[in-house]
Amino acid sequence: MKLITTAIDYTNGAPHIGHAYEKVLADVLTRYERFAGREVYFLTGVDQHGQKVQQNAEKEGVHPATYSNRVTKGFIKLWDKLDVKYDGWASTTDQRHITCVQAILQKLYDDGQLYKESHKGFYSIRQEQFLTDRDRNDEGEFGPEWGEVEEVEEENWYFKLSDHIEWLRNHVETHPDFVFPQFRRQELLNALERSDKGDLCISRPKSRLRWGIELPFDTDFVTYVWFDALTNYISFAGYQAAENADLPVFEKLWSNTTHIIGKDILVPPHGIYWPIMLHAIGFSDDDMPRLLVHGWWNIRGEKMSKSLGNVVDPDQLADTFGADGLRYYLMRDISTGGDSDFSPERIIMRFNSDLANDFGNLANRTLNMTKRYRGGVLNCGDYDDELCLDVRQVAEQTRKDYTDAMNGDLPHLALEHVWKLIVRANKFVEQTAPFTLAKEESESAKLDAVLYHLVEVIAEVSLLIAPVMPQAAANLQDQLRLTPEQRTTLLSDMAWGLLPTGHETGKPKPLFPRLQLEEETEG
RNA sequence: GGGGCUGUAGCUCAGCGGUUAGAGCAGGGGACUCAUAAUCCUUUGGUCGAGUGUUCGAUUCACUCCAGCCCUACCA
Repeated sequence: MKLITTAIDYTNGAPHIGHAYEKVLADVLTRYERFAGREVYFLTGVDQHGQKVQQNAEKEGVHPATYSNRVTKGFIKLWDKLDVKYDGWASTTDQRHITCVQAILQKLYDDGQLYKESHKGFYSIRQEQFLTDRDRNDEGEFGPEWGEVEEVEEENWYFKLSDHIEWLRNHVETHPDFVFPQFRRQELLNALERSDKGDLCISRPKSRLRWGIELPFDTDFVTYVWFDALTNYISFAGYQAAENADLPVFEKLWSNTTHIIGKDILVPPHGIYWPIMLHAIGFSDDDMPRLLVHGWWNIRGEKMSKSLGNVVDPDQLADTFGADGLRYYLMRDISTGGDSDFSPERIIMRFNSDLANDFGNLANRTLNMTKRYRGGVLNCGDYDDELCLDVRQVAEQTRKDYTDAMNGDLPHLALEHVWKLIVRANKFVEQTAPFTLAKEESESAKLDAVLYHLVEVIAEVSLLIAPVMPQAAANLQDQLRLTPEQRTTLLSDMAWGLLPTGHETGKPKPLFPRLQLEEETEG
């Protein structure tokens, strides 16, 4: 069984398109695994702890739990709207998670991997970190980007990260698949190469941060971010869970795990801290997860940020383009691992050109002609010719190319291949002109064959696109009147001839009504 | 400072030591009419960031530079 996870989102603000991209990617890969006939478990969720949550809550005069629960609802609502269907939901305030985190901390404490030390320095509340002198600007001061900075001296608990660095270096070097894409692995290796990092501070005194998980061996402290957040990947996968915990069986899930994360949290958290944490509590090299690192969506060439005021709201996009329209765009217009540029013009172009014109129209004209000339009834018949043969060959090649691309976590490439088949089918209509054949009684057998090929193609396409566009796929399958068995055909079982002679198709209805270009907004 | 990435048609991007550098979208022309004014055909358009070198030959290799970006660090 495969486990696919996403980063858990920090509940200090509304989700933006970057959050949406990551979850849709995970959802698409999960749906693909099922389509490929493999068992998979999809875990996502939220990180509800932390200082910023506590602060935002204080500003509003509410309990941190109240605040983060409200923000959490926004995330859940969006995933629902975008058809992101997860099997497990991680929430760091969940008691089962807290129990697991504390058990791990206790074990490390018992093993002597944690120690307490005093540290004095300047602390940025906004960034939740101690600052060093190199964080000072040219005037020797801490700039406004750090927010309020205060000098503090406090004791904290540290994890002996340095004991495991050598092991990690070796692991990354000997496991080329540990990080995808390869250039990110290089970055991690570079970071490890000259890394003589100190140990990892894993606590905050309760006097400063109450909103967190208490250290079981020193109750004046809560654990700070890493052990709290990263541990979700195993706590909600059932690691050392109680029998009645209603969690998956860990041993079944963990053997083949992919963490989908953004490039901003590869080094150091997921590339360094997390594998070392797992190693420290006894995970073998074979039980190390794989990291799939995705890039960012820039906005018209600029980084998306609240201060620039260019944050794109996925909820609004879903209103305009539908969940499937947005999912298609997010999967089609970025190559896994890279960055891409978001623009309204671009998504409209993709929607109208690819979805409405190429695909939607092909489905519509095919079903319409089938209905009009044959009452919707298919007949495979005996007729065959070069053009029909070519369409069948392209369909077969498409299945292969699609499979290769998806197995490589490259949905944008898989979609590109599917569209080659769609374009081929549209061309097939022009080449065979079924509307002309329909006028000649003598061409009846050829017309049957042409219509059959077209309907078969869109039926196959409906299966291939389902991981990316589940609603559109189901919608088309309704129009095609596919049986439940046909709809659940596995990728490996797909072959020409999904539809038998006598199959009757339904009424055509546009899948993706064209969007009118918005009027230029005059300044 | 170290490491890496990117720079190819108006836009988004492929590509590759070698005949006339490609795709999609946009623009021009045409065909067709089953269809969501869709589809199909055709066409305009690029000194492949700049320069030097290696080579019979470079967009493709090396080096330098310019521009943009990413990771990471230090002098202190």
